[in-house]
Amino acid sequence: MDKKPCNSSPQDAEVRKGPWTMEEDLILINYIANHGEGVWNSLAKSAGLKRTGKSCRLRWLNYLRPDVRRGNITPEEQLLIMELHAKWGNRWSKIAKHLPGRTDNEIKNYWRTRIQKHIKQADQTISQGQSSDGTADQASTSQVGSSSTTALDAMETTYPLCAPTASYQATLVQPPDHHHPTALPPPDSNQESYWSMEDLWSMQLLNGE
DNA sequence: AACTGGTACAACCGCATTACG
DNA sequence: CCGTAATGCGGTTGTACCAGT
Repeated sequence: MDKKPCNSSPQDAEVRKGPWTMEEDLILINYIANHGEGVWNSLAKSAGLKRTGKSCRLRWLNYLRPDVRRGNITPEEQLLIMELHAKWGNRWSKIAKHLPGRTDNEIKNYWRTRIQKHIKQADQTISQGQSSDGTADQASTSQVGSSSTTALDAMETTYPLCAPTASYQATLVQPPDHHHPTALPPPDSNQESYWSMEDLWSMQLLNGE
């Protein structure tokens, strides 16, 4: 399972992976604050990060950027996501462009963990209703295929957008923000990657650009 | 009080596309 | 025009936390 080193140069054999530490975050924030975004590979090297440019880019775009809004997707955003997804399918980055401050990764995760669950439930409801003549499969199949409109339609049938079921609404209106970095208490020493963005940015400012 | 299952999120991987020499 | 490198995108996986038993 060894991945081939895509940015292969024998010397960067030691490339860090896994969760980012506060220190790495600070370095990246600091560097971009001073030099701006650039070629990510060289940025990673210049900043002294033992990360791939790809990893740096992802971390910056999905987490460190100052304009990233995190947690608490509002019902309005939820509706928008569903509308746009019905229109464009899994074009997460395209959808994200219409939700300022939201990242494609966040929207994708949100869709998969919360909305898709309800689609499945809707599918099950339908297949139960239609007994077993095989048509029930079409919703899920078509979702994987060209577009997810059918599945969404099914979902809207079972969970109408304007009148969500109580449990569905609860999910939407009160997204659990447990263990969300921005909502976390001060980090303990073991969890150095859990710092709020406010902390990081104020530290960055203190470090003095 | 301990264990198990489910949920949510962050990060990685591979592929496709675009830009550049 | 071709080859290579960089970037962007979508899918998937790993991990932490919470709730229920």
